[in-house]
Amino acid sequence: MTQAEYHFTNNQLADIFDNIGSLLEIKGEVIYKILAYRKAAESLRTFGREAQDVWREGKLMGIPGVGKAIAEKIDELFTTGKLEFYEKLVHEVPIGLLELLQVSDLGPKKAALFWNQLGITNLVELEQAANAKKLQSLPGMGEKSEAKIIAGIQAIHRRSGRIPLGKAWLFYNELAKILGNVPGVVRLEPAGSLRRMRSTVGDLDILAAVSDSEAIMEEFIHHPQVIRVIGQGQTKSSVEFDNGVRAQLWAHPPERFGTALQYATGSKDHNVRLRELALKHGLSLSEHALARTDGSEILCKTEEEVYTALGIPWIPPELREDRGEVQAALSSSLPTFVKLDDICMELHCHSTWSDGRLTIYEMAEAAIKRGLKILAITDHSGGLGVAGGLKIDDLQAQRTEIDNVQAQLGSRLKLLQGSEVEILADGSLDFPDEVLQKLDIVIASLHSSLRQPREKVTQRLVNAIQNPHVDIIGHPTGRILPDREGADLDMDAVFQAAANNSVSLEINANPARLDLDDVYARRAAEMQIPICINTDAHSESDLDLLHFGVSTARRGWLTPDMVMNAWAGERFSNWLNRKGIIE
DNA sequence: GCCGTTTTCGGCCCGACTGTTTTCAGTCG
Repeated sequence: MTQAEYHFTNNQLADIFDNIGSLLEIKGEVIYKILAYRKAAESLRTFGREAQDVWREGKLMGIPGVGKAIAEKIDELFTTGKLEFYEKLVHEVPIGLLELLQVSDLGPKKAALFWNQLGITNLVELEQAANAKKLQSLPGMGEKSEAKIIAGIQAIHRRSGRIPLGKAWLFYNELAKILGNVPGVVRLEPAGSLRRMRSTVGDLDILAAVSDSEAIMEEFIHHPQVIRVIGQGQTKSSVEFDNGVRAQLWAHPPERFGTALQYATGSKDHNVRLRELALKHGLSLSEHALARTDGSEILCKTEEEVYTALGIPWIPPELREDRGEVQAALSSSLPTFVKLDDICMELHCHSTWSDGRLTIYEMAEAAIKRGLKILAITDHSGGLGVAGGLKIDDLQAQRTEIDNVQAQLGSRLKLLQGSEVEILADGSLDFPDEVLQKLDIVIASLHSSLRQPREKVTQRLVNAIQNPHVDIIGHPTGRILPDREGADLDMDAVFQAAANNSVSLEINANPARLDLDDVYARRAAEMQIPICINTDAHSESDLDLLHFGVSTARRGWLTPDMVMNAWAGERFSNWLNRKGIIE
C-alpha cells in the first residue's frame, strides 16, 4: 500500500513547536512543559539533517529534546499534514496573541490578562486599547506600564528584525571607541550572540570591566544616537538607537570579569548547562561569582578560571550553543578548532577582469600582506552579465597576465587561474568542459533563478558537482542576510553528491552570506566533504572579512583538518589533482 | 514534556530591573 506523506522542513516543525510553547504559556501551562517544546524546536533547527529522513528511519526520538510525545506529534504531521493538538490549542487560544509577545516588557501573563479582560487577540487591537487608555486600569497595570507598551509597539514598527553580523560588528566598534575611553574602564568586550558570532544578531551586548559603573552608564544612555532608554541600573542598562538597533551594557568589577563575561556571552542554554555542572561541584554560578554552599565566593578575573573551576577546558564562544559542547568538554573530546592563523590560501576572489576593484597584481600583494601562500583568481564567467564576466576568448589573455604577475612574485605567493563559473538556469555550466579543463581551479555558483522548485534547483547544483572539472561550490544556497532566503535545496542530496565527488563546499566569509551556515557546515564535515572558507573578495578590505568565515566554521565544529584552506600545499595539490586536471 | 555518573520519578539555573506594590510579580537575558 502507498502511504501519503506530507513535507515539513525542520524550520517549519520548529515554528509549530515554538508556537505551541507560547500558546501553552499564555494558557498558563507549567513552565517545564513549555521549555520542553522550545528545546525541541531549537534542536530541530540545528539538527543538520532533515527530520523527515530521520522519521522514515523511525528514529525521531534520537533527536535531542524529542521524546515520545513530541515524536508522535511529528509523526502525525508527516502522516496527515495536520496536528490535532495544535489545532485544538489554536481554537482555544487565539494565535494572534503571539504577536503581543514580540512587544518588549509584555510576556504571557500580560497577554493573557489583556485577552481575558479586554478580549484583545492581536497587536492591532492592543495598540487601539493602549491608545484609548484602557490598559492602565487593569490589575497590576498603571500609566507607566501602558506607556511602555505603546513605546514597545512603536519600536516594533521601527525595527527591521535581526541585524546581520557584519553590521553589528561595525556598530559595536563605533560604540567601543567611545565607551572604551571612559575613565576607569579596564576592559570592554562584545558579548551575547555578537561574541558567539551568530550570522545575525538581535540585541547588541557589551560588557565593561569597571569598578565604578556610573560614568560609563551615563555615557551609554546619553549617546547622541540613543532615542529611547529601555532600562537603566548600576550593572545593566539597555537602550534603543536611531538606527533601530537595541543594545545593552553590563558593567562589572575587573575581579569578577570572568564570570560576568561568561554570563553575558551565553547562550542561555549553554549557561544553564554550566550552572547544572556547577551544582554538581557544589557551586552556584552567577554573573558575579562561583558561590560555595557556605556562601563564600570564588572570584574569576577570566573566563578560563570559570571553566577550570568547573573541571572543563575553556570553550570558545562560537561553540556555546548547547549543541553538545559541554558534554564533549567533560569527556575531553573537544577538538582543536580551526582559527584565523591556520588559513593560508584564498581560493575565491575577483579582479578587474570582472567586477573586482583591484588588478591581479594588487590583489596578490594584498594577499601576501595577509600572510597567504596561495591565491586563486576566480573572476566571473560571461553568463553573469551584471558582473562583467569573462568571455572564453579573454581567458588566455588573463592567463598570460597571471603568468607575468607570478614571475614578479616569485615564491612569495602561488597564483592559480580559476573561474567562478555560473550554473545556468537549465543546469548547465557557463563554460564548456574543454575550457574548464584548462583552468587550475573551478568554482561553480548559483546567482540566478534561485526560486526554482526544490527538485529543479537541487538538480542544477548536483549537475555542477558531478561535472569532472568543478572543484568548489561557491556560497551553496545563495542566501543574502538578513532577509533573502537561499534556494530551496535538498541539502542531503547536495551533500551526498559532494561527498561522492570530493567536491568542496564553500563557507563564504562575507557577513552578508556566511553560506554554508554553521549547521550545514557541521553536517557536511561529518560527511567528509572538504570545506573551504573564502572571502569572495572584490577589494582589498574584503580580505579582512575572513574571520567571519572562520568563526562560522568554528560554530560548525570544524577542525583545521576539515578546512582545505588550512591544508599543507601537498595535500591541497593532491586534492586538486584528484581527477588529474592540472600539473 | 524530557531525561538519567543522585535513572524510570522527581527534578529541571540565576539575578537585575521595573512598576505596582507595601513584599512581590512579571519580564528579560
